[in-house]
Amino acid sequence: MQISPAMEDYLMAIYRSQTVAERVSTSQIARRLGVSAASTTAMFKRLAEEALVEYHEYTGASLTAKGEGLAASLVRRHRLAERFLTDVLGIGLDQVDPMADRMEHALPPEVIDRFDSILQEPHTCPHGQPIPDKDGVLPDLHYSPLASLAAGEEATIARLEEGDPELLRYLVEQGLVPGARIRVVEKHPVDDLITLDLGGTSLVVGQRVVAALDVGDVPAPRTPRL
Amino acid sequence: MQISPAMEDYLMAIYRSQTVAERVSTSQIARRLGVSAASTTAMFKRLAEEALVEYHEYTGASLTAKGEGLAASLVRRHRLAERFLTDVLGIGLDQVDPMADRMEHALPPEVIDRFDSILQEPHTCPHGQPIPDKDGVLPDLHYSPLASLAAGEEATIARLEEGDPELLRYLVEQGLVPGARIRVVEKHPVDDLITLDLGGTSLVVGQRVVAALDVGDVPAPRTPRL
DNA sequence: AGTGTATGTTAGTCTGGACTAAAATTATGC
DNA sequence: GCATAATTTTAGTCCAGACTAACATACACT
Ligand SMILES: [Mn+2]
Ligand SMILES: [Mn+2]
Ligand SMILES: [Mn+2]
Ligand SMILES: [Mn+2]
Repeated sequence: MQISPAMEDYLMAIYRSQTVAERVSTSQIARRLGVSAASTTAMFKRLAEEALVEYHEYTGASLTAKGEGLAASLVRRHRLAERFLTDVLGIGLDQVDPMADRMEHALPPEVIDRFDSILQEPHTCPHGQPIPDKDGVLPDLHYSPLASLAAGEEATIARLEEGDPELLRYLVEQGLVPGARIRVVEKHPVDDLITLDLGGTSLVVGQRVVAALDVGDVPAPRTPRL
Repeated sequence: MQISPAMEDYLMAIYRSQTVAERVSTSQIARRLGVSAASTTAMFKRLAEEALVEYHEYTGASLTAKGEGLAASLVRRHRLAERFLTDVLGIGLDQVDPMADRMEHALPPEVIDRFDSILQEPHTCPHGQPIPDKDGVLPDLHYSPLASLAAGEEATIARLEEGDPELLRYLVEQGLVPGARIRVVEKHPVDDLITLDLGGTSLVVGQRVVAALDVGDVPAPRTPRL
């Protein structure tokens, strides 16, 4: 059988929810895709039929080698598309995810390859998520949560959560994007607030924002090569 | 209701088959899309439901103003995508049509606008077909059939038929692409063969190829602006 | 260990978009 | 002008992918 766009979305969702070989539940995927649990059960069966996942009733599904390879290539497509949208077309970080979500199903391999080379084989999407290589191998990025920094420490924002559009818009607005240099001015004992210095301006952020950010070494931005 | 990819394909097919306000038949569209006549009848009804076409049983359908506007914007998407694939990504003329056929349904307006400006508002797709502007207005190109040239005349290839992949591959292979300069060396009285001179090399082409080519003033190629 | 709750599955339904075969209509040729 | 051919529509099916409501299972707490 052919892999449909819907199947692709489920595979990617499983891939992204699955921490090393763990089984993934119906409701997790249903939540992530905004779909009913019943629909997810049905899709788990179809995917199992195609030997893309191993599915056990009531206990969840996990990707087979075949499924994982495919999922990695899909995630690669998605993240390279995002990079292309930001770096070549200049579209905002807060807009590219839903766009890539549709485009990922329609971009032929040749186009993905060209994106990769034009962008000079990037290792992360614009949100800082790793891009699997052609063999599905993820680069290992050594990021740590913003919360782990002590007062006075300086760091570079490396990754941000991309689930919540409103949060994402806020982060972009404030300049809290990968590559931004920050310093922890003060960690408030109450409410887990943190005062940051961001290129001279000071900014107080709360738990929700703190949890959304990772810091670490971010690869130097490369200008697209055409 | 929402416009689905399938509806988009039908609208574009009608747009492209429809010569000024003519009604278009079920079988024409079915043939063009590789679909059964029955499916086309069903889709004509759905499109009529949405006021995108005016449909009269047994006599065919024609686009309404609404449908025509939408179709023009879809054709615009398709052709700009093709231009992008060839001019920016360097993909062959003989490969881009089926790629654009899938991508056209997934490219958001922002991306199309960026393509348009990067490509410097091109007036034709790489095959020489006109690109409607944002208001759906087609540029008027003054092309004529290759067959209309007399022996000795020189011209520039401006448009080629894109229906048949094999033919297209052959044309590209021979260098018979928009922009190519040709001279009619001889028109053979038998079998409608034509001997062409193409940058020094001579080439005999038959009726099928001749019919596939138009000549005329082709806009100077623009290098993508980034 | 038993029981209530959360989670997962089944059953039944819907919609879009395709198909084939049969029926209806229009076009063509004599 | 009428019989036959070609085209179009209808009727009946199928499949993917979604949904809700009802039922089944697993887990967590006493
Ligand atoms: Mn998607
Ligand atoms: Mn991303
Ligand atoms: Mn298409
Ligand atoms: Mn074209």
